[in-house]
Amino acid sequence: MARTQGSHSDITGPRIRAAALGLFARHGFAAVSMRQIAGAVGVQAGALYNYTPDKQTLLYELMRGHLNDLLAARAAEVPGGDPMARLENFTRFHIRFHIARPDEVFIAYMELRNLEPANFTEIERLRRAYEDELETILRDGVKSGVFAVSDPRIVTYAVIAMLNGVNTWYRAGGRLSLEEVEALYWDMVRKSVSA
Amino acid sequence: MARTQGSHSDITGPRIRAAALGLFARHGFAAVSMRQIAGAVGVQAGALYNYTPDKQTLLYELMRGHLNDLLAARAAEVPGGDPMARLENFTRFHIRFHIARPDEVFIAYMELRNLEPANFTEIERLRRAYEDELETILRDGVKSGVFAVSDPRIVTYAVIAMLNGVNTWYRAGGRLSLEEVEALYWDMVRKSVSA
DNA sequence: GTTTGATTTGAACACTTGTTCAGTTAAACT
DNA sequence: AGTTTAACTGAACAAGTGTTCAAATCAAAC
Repeated sequence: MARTQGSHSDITGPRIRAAALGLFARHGFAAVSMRQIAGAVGVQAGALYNYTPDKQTLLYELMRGHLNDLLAARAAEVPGGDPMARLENFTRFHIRFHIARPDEVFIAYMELRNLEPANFTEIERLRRAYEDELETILRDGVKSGVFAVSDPRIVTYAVIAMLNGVNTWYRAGGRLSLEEVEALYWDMVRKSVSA
Repeated sequence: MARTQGSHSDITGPRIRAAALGLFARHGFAAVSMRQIAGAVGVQAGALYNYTPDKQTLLYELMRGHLNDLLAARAAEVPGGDPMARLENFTRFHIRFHIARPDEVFIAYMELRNLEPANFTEIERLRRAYEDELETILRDGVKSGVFAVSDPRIVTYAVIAMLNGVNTWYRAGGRLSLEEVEALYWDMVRKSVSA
């Protein structure tokens, strides 16, 4: 067995994923060719197939990786306290996490239609698991009377849609700091669900 | 001059736009070929070029048409009254208009990156004009003290993102009626910007 | 210094892409 | 009936598509 340490594959693999991520986010999955990805890495198109069975799987793995990162990071937060504190924690976590990964977030929402059915189902399952965290917080808050939310599922969609919107305008080094953005959105979220 | 009345072009033109709209929304601009569009209409690919100079313009005209419809429909509302009434009018109008045109809305947001720079600029100009209507309402409400909004521009983005989210889950004939959806979102919007 | 096998090349495969255009068709006019 | 011309066909074009694979390359292990 040769070439197990310092092998190029340790470097080429991540570089391929990084190049694919950037290109998919900028031009869209269908508009990017395997040769473009290879060109960005500095390799011939054929070499990509040492790292992915096909183009579709390359996309799927990027999306799955992102959602697994999201769920893992969320699980590491273990927020306790009353529903209001948990909602604030969720809101700030969501903004912080998503602002730091604009390309991944963009792809995970825009390229769903390019997944084959089996892959689509799995990605939706992961996203649903994340949404359920927020829905649970809202339901707990309704139970304890601190939230006035007529339809927790729909409000979950509405809150997440609002928070995701931050990625359409936020640019690092812009007018607002991350803390100001968090505070601004938390103010809106808090008021919109409060009794 | 022959064939001016009952000409096929009166029928084929709209059918091409309708087919392209549906296919672009379902599979994405880059993933749809001119031959697929032609097949859906029942003509050969060459015939499409009697109605559009190229594929890019076909997309651009769909987006421009949608945003012009949006601005025209909005202008026809002429809402008077205090900022709170105008905000409710805007919210309900936005939901009603967007729920009725899921394909157009989807394309107008998802396919921006497939526009060449000149076309992109024009589409952004139209969208900006629409967003400005909401921003003006918010600023007026802040002035009169009925709204507590620290950053009207960002809150405009947040509200529109939340409202657009309705298209990701709403299906005609579903659990909630249009009136219930309008009421639910209006409740959230009102609370989120209120003083 | 040689062997070994992971890694990459480069050409090839069959097929699809957007677009053009000479030629055909048929409806509307005189 | 004959003419005009908008509308469409069908083939062609050059370029690009995802994917495969024998052959070449090259760094680590011996």
